[in-house]
Amino acid sequence: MPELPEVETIVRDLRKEIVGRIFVDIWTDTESLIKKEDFESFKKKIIGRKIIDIGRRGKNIIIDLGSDDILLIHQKITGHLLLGNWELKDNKWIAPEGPLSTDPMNRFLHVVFYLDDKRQLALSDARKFAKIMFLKKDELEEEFDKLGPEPLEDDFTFEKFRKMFLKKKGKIKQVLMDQSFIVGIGNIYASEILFRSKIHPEEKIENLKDEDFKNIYNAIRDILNESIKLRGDSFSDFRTIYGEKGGFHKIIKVYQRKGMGCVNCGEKIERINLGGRGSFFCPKCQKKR
DNA sequence: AATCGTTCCTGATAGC
DNA sequence: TGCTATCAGGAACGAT
Repeated sequence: MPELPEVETIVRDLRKEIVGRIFVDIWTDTESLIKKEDFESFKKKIIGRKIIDIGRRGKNIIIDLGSDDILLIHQKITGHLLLGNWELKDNKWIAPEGPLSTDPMNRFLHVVFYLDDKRQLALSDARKFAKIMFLKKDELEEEFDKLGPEPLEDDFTFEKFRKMFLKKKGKIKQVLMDQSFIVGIGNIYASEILFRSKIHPEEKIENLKDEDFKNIYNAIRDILNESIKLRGDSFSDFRTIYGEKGGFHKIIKVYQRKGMGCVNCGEKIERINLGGRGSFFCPKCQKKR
């Protein structure tokens, strides 16, 4: 489940590894992962193009091909972008060396970009929810107009954040995960942010005070930054482009800890379903108002 | 207009 | 043992 810290980790690694490389071929067994146009047309637009830069907006990965052309990738839930050196044998992708050689994700490679240095950039995606598309820069900007601010940017100040809440209703966890409100926070970090802020995930925005907004604001920035330092999550099946796990599990407090003791008070962590999402919290530390 | 519910998809897991 | 049913989950889209 790549969220902001995971996508940021992937983008930083990719930028280091593949800027300047040229796409020489593309393989797929699932053409539906390519959006907006058919695979053949997409392939023609990508092959021969050089990677000029790689960036991120929310959980979207932006591969800049120059001349206002963009390759956009969103990994959604089970998508993984992996960099390796596979061989296709009997319809199976085999990674000969490194952490990827034993990775079960090799079974789910559905789109493989061949680079001009003999390596491949692959999308593994068990549930096939990911999306890949070719866009012109103005189309990209149109897509991104719908998105909320980047929580780690310098211009994302507390005052701005507080004002955003004043015109918002609903349950806090769902608001935090709403990408048009703020980008980058998904199911894992929403639970962790609310635990640190000592706020129940079902708390209504209307019941929150400035002090709560401040706690949430600090928790968002601190937790996302801490996770980037640890190279992302490890509790879900996330891995870096090298097939390694991140280290966020070292500081995780509530996510997937149902029935276990709260690290603050020992109370059993509970799990509730909120808008179809599993939400974890401590009933004692995060009391409803 | 904003919020809520449904849908996409398939591997993992539980239950018989 | 092996089958079937259930669940997870980001975000686009339709419904209210």
